[in-house]
Formats: sequence, structure tokens, C-alpha cells
Amino acid sequence: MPRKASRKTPAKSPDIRTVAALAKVSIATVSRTINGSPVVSERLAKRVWQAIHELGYLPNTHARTLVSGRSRLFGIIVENITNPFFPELIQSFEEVAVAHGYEILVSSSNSNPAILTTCVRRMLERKVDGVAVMTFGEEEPVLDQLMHRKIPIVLAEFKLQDPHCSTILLDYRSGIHAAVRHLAGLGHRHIAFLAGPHTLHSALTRENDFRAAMKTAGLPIQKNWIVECDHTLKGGVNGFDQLQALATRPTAIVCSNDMTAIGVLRAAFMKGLQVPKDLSVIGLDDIDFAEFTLPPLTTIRLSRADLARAAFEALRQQAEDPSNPHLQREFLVSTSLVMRGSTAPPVAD
Amino acid sequence: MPRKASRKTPAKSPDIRTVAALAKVSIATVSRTINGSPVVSERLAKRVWQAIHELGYLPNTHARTLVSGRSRLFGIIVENITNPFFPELIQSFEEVAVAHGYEILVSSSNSNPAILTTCVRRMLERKVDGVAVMTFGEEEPVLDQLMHRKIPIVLAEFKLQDPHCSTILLDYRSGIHAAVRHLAGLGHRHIAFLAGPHTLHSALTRENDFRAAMKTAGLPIQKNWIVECDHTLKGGVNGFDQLQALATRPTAIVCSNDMTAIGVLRAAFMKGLQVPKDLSVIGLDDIDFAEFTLPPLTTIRLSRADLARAAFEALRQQAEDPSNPHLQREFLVSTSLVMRGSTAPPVAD
DNA sequence: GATCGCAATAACATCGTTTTCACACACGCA
DNA sequence: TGCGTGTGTGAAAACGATGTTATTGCGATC
Repeated sequence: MPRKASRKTPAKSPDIRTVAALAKVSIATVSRTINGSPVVSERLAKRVWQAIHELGYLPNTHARTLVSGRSRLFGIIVENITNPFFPELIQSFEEVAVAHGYEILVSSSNSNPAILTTCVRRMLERKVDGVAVMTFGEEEPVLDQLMHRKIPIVLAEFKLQDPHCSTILLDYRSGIHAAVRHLAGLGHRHIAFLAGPHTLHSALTRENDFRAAMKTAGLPIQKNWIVECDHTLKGGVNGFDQLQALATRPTAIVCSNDMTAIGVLRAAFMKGLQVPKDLSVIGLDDIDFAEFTLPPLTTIRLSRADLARAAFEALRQQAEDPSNPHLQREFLVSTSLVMRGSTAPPVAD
Repeated sequence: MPRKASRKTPAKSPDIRTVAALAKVSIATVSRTINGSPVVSERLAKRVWQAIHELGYLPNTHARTLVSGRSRLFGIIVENITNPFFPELIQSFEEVAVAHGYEILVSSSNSNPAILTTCVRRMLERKVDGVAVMTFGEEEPVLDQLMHRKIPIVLAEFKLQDPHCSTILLDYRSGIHAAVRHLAGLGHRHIAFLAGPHTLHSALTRENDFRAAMKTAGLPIQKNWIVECDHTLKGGVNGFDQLQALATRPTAIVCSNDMTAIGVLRAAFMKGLQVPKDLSVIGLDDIDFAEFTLPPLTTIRLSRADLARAAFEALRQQAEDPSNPHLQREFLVSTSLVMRGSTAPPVAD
């Protein structure tokens, strides 16, 4: 029975010394017990744990970090936290990180290099053990800061020749090819692509994969049917408007991400077009919202959980076992088409 | 091996000693310079800053925290990071925090007390200077942990009798009254309310304000037109379905948040109902998506930026100036109706 | 010209851990 | 009995900053 020592306000939270005193051992033994060192005898370990619980003792991570040199903190920088893809990614990343005893530091760069720079700086100050850079953009100059200090990095889609940098390759091919095949099967020949900003690696890759898929399907690519727009709701609206202004219009639009696709849905509605009767739309990401648009969005699924797991694993390996010769430097996450209600055969001309 | 030829230095990042040596001053002077102490002569300060830049020195926050007792870290716990309201809130909170030299630790409790407990524990370990608990729920038992350790807390909507706890009152009245008035003006008499889960303070407050508004407008409240559902897309679908199962149906639905409203939009569409012709819908929050639903959602705006600023300010005051006698313990954030396309006069009976 | 006062700087203890190293002790073996 | 040989523990030195206290330099005072 834990006897409650009725002390007056202890004012300070208990530290390792308090625990040691209560358990009648040295602080070294307490430390070893907490960290699961095998050399502590069971008899003492039991006493120590009891004291820890009795006091509600929590180790001070700052002191710990200071001496061990490891913070058990991973940074994650996302492109834009306002795009639901990223909160979902963060959530998964946090889950797996916490399960392994890590904490995460989240920052959103808003595709702004200046902000990205301050994010990196702050993470450096907090001595993160690694950073997941999920911005999909041209961040090399900033990354130098990290590489120079030999902080493990994991990037998406972009390989960096650095011993502390891993990459997660996103295989859009499967998903995008399936999407184009699906549209072609429905009878579409006039397919447009709403590309993301060319400053993003992901946008470029997606666009290239779209071109390849069209070629494979034997479909012509019309130059001004590939339009560049922001990966946002508004971007989708603008992209759609550009397409509508054309003399000949596509019967289907594949979008570089779900946000633009939802923007297209909205813009088409405003123009009196009915999706999918008058226009087929396909997104990419499969954010939670995609299932709830009007009509439900057919989209190419990119698993946040898979991406998050890969990113964490890449960081963990580098942080905990940097000298391992067969450390995995490349990870692969694939995509697939999920069919909902935003695609249908084109209206007969 | 691309290792740089720096065998002499063990590749350690520069510390305060390095700076002191380069600037030929004591480490105390470096520390004072960094912290803007006025007692350092300009001559030395200049030398110190130059050395700092030359070395790319960044102070170690852990060492700093250890001795100063302040981490300059604020925790923010949100109900559900998957609801776009919260990322937007986090973004604003991060902005203002960073501007004041604070870092933030984000966690999502997913309305799960067990998860909330571990969030709090992790924040305690990281020695946060304060926690913004934006879960709107029944978290008192968990909060005890924080109060007991005298960590500043800021809550939304719920007052706690504790010297280290501030509250942000959300004034839904103005917005909800405007919404009901708006519907009444359109001719609606049969108005339903999709309430959030009764475990959330916010849901309760919103529901009560709705009842009051209906009374003020002289409209009857029918008991089974107030239905409780999750604050999620799916929750909205379920809520709508329940309402549809009723013998007499409302002509308008006010929702406890935008996610449920968007769910209603989706469910109505699936049932062949046209919004706003057949049914008017009003949401609450005004998340970015609300402008892009079909039709665009009329909703009650609750400013994330205002809420974030208030939360930060509450925490900052308590953390930096706890003995100030006129420390502000209560903050107010108001709401307002923003009209879009999801409301219209009811069809004539 | 020695003493005082004050400003600027340095020395040093401190924060709460981990980790290294030394020691005490029991054990088997010559 | 004396001597390694492991075990399990504890004492003490880091870790990198911040205060607090001591020291220095220097002009003003009597």
C-alpha cells in the first residue's frame, strides 16, 4: 500500500535525487533503472520503480538531452498545414513517433523559403534528432544547414547525395495510369491535367506520369490542356476557368491533388456544369473530404499512414543506427485509384 | 567517404565557450550579449555578435531551459487535427508564438481521454511553460496534473477555479442569434439543430444558445429536431438521416460545426434534396472549405486567429508575469454570420 | 595621492541528468 | 590463504547554458 506522505507544498517537482533518496539507492541506479540497463538487480529496480510512482516523478528531458546528446525529437515540416493531406500525415507521424518514444515538432512552411529557413533554424536550436521535410519543393539551400550539422533528413521524391539524407519515392505511376486508363475506358479522349506549381517536385513528377500515362493509352496531349495552378481550392477554380476559356474543352480533368479537384467541382457547379455528366474529375491524395464532396470524388489514393511510417523509419534508422552498413536509404510508397462518383462516360459529341 | 578533412575538431557544433574564445571575452559576457542585457559595452557586444555569426552559433535551448527553468515551449492540444478548424488554429497559434520567441508542441487528443493523458504527460516531460487545451471537453481530471505542477493553462469556454488557469469565452450568441433571425426572416419556422456530442462544452453552449435564439425569435423547438451527433462529416450524414426519418421534417438545419454541415450537404444530395431550395443549412466555424462546398455554405464564423491570439496571450501573461495583479484571466472571442448560398426561403407547404 | 564608488567583466556554482570509472563484495581456484 | 574475476553500486565528471558573486579598472573626492 502506497502510504501517502503528507508533505506541505513541495514546490519543486521531484528530481532524480528525490527518487534516489526515497528508494535508498544512488542516482546512478535510478538512471539505470529508468533506462532499462540490465545490470540493476531486480530487488533494487523494484524499489526504484515504486519510489518513482509514489512521487509521480518524470525525468527532465532537457537534462537528459544535454548529456546524452539525443533529444528524441523529430521535426516535421509540411508544405501547408491547411491542406487536409498534411494534418492527416502529421497525425500518423505523431502516432508512430510517440509509440517509439519520440516527440515531434511540427512546422508549416507555406511554400515560403523564408519561413522554411526559420523553421529549420528553430529545429536546430531545439536539437532535433532528425527532420522530415514534407514540402515537396526546392529546399536544397536550406537543407544545407541541416546536412552541414549532420542532422538526419528524410525527403519526399527527391534524392540528395548526402550520407544523412534518405528519400521516400512516391510511385504515382500505378495510380495515374489507372486513372487515365479508367477515363479512356469510359470513352474520354480529351483529358486535361491541372498541374501543381512547377516549384514542387511532386507536381512535376505527377505531371510527367500523366504525360506518360496518356502516351501509353494512345491519347493525344494538347498543350494548353495542361495548366499550372496552386495546390489549393482556389487554384482549382482558376485552373478550371482557364480550361473553360479555351475553344475546345476537355471532357475530363485529372488534378494534381484533391484540393484542386474540389475547386474544380465547385467551379464547374458555378458554371452550371454537372459532374460527372458534363465533366469527369479525378483528384489525387484521397483526403478524408474526398468521400464527401458532391459528387464523391474519384481520386488516386496516396496513403498518409504509409508515407508517415516510411518517413519515421528513415529517420529512426539514421538517428539510432547511423553506422549500420545496410541502412535503408530509399523507401517506396505506392498509389492506387479509388473510384467514386465524379467520373462517367463523356456526353456524345 | 565524403567526410571533410576536419580530424582535429570532432565536428561538434560551436558552443558558448567557442564564441567566448573567439571574441576574447568570458562566457558570461556572451550570454549577456545574447540575452540583450544592457550592461555589456557596445564594443564587446559587437565583437561577440561577430563571433556568433562567424561560427553560426545557435544557443542550446536545453541547457538554457535547465538553468533558467523556462523552456519557451507552449503545448497546444486540439480535439481532432483532422477537422480543418484545428490546423487553422494551430497555424495561427504557431505564428504568434514564434513571433514572440516561443516554440509549440502540438498534440491531437482525438477526444480520447487516454490519449489526452499521454499528451499531458509528454508535455510535462518537455517542461512546457504552458498548455492551451483546445479540446472543448471534460478534461478536468487530466488537467489536475498540470494544475498540481502549477503549469499555466488556457481553456476554451470552461472556467476553472485555479490561479494558473485562464479561459477564453466564445460568444456564440451573436452569431447563432443572427443565424436564426436570418432563417426566420426567410420564412422558416421548422428549424432543426444538429448538436455536437454532449461531452463537449462547446457543443452544449452552442445548443443552449440555439435554444435561446429560437425562443427570442418566437419559434417553437421540437424536441426530436435537436439531434446529437459527432462533429465530423459522417456525424452530419447520420444526423441528417435521423432527421429524415421523422414524420414532420424541418425546412432548415443549423449545425454545431461546419463538418457536420458539410456532411448534411452530402447526405441531402444523396437523398435527392436540393440545398437551399428544399433545405437550408447553416454551419459554424467557417473553415476554409465552407466557401467551396456545393452550394457555398452559409455559416457562423469563429475566428481562429482571434482564438489563437487570445490563447497565446493568456499563456504568455501567466508564464512571464505570474505575479501581476491585473493579469487578464478571461478573454472573449465573438462570432458572426457569413451568408453564402446554402440558405433560401422554404418551399411553400 | 590614497580611498571610495561604480561600471564592466570574469569566475564559478548551478540546473537534472547520463556515463565513466573505481570500489566493495562474493566466488572459485590454485 | 591469497588472487584474480565478475557482479552490482555509487561517486563524480561531464553536458552547455544562466545567474550570482567576486574582481578589475578608472575617474572623482578629500
